[in-house]
Amino acid sequence: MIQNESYYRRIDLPAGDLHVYAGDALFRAMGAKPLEMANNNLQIPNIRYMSYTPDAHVGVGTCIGTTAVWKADEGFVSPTIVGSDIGCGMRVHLTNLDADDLKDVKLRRKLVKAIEKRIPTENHARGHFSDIRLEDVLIKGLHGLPGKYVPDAYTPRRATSLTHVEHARFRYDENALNRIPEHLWHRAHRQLCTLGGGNHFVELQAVTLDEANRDIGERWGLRDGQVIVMIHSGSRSWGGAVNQHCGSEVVKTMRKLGLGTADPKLAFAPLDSEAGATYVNLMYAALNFAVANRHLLAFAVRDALRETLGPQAETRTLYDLMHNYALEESHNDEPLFVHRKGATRSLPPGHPDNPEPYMETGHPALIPGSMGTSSYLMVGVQSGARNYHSICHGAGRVRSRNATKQLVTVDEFAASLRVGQEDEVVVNHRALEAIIDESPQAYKDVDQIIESVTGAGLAAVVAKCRPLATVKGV
DNA sequence: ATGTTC
Repeated sequence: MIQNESYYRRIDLPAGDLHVYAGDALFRAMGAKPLEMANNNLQIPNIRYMSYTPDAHVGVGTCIGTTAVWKADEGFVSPTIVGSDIGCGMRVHLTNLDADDLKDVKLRRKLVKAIEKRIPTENHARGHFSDIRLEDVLIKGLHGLPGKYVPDAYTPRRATSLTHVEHARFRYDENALNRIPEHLWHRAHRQLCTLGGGNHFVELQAVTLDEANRDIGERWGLRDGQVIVMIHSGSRSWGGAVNQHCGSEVVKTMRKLGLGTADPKLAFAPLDSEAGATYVNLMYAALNFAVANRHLLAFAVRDALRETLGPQAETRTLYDLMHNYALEESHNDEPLFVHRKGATRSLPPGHPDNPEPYMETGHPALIPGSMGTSSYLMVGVQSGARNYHSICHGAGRVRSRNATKQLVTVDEFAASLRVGQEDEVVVNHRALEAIIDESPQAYKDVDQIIESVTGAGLAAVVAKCRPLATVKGV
């Protein structure tokens, strides 16, 4: 792995240093606003490190693509940095199918219909799981689901279900759950196994292994032409409820301690304050919700695959990895409190925070592309330590939803999905117009983003995954 | 991203 400094720059801002991992073109495209926002974030006390990934772009209070690090024993937590889609992230399952099995466009359409039958995608969608207790899910994550949703073949080695949350170092205090009013509990329960809108998706993809890391890919159970299921979703309305009901306490604590930055929207509190600790606990419940939700979505996809392609279809878990959260991690044996907002953890071989099955290879880092473009499975490398093992979380938006609707025509969107051709990426939407703000023209080129990540020596590509069929919400 | 709307 060659570290090329043309993919990295240190920006000396008045409030402190910002580290940016991006090639020249991507850095220039970011503009001035992200630097101004970084300068506000760097005014939070005791911050030790802040960086942007190459897909960084403006968000509320803090850019999407931010990694922000404190020492654990003098740490601050910021609900604004984490953002409201707490626990948003990716899940990948490996099937025993080949892309050839899905060569027929009609079959891909049938499969998309079968998925939609099980995963509500409309606005205000409702799931229906009277056999699941929300409290169990919030407290125990996947282990709070009834056994029938967690079959053995689905969770290899039984010892682990392979999620990032389970391997976090955090002792969870469930008392904080009482802060969330009852009607929001009901809403969250109804939303189990729903997809949500925006950039969320369920996608079937075909694997191409990268020659340089073929051995790692094969150890993970990947092979060329294999069909995988990639899922992008979050904690639905629960994450927003957590921010809403912790926000005022956090702001009160800031006033009491005389804390603030140039941006009044930027909320933060010491980890050892009551408001800070309550937020961290409720955030953790949201992470549990998000991972259980993605798990249920994957379970529904397995069912749809079996209905469409036969009962022999299998979908074993590769990994579940979120990109909006803050948790304690160890780096060089030092306990740190790391925020990632639209940034993906990518640990190298041997890092102690890897789950046991991935200790020798590093865990898979799951990176979605935009619609119609490829996604990536990456792995961390030792030199990624310079950025606390954070990499990009996707292509990164390049224009707003409204600007995209004005600029892109339905025909252009359809052309980018190769509609009408044999290799059409089948999408559940009859009217592409409803999701035109998700067209690839709204995003940066994910291949360029990945080039910056590998060029800067942060991670390596294990597989490139080409989309076959996509299910989107509204 | 989400839910809400005098």
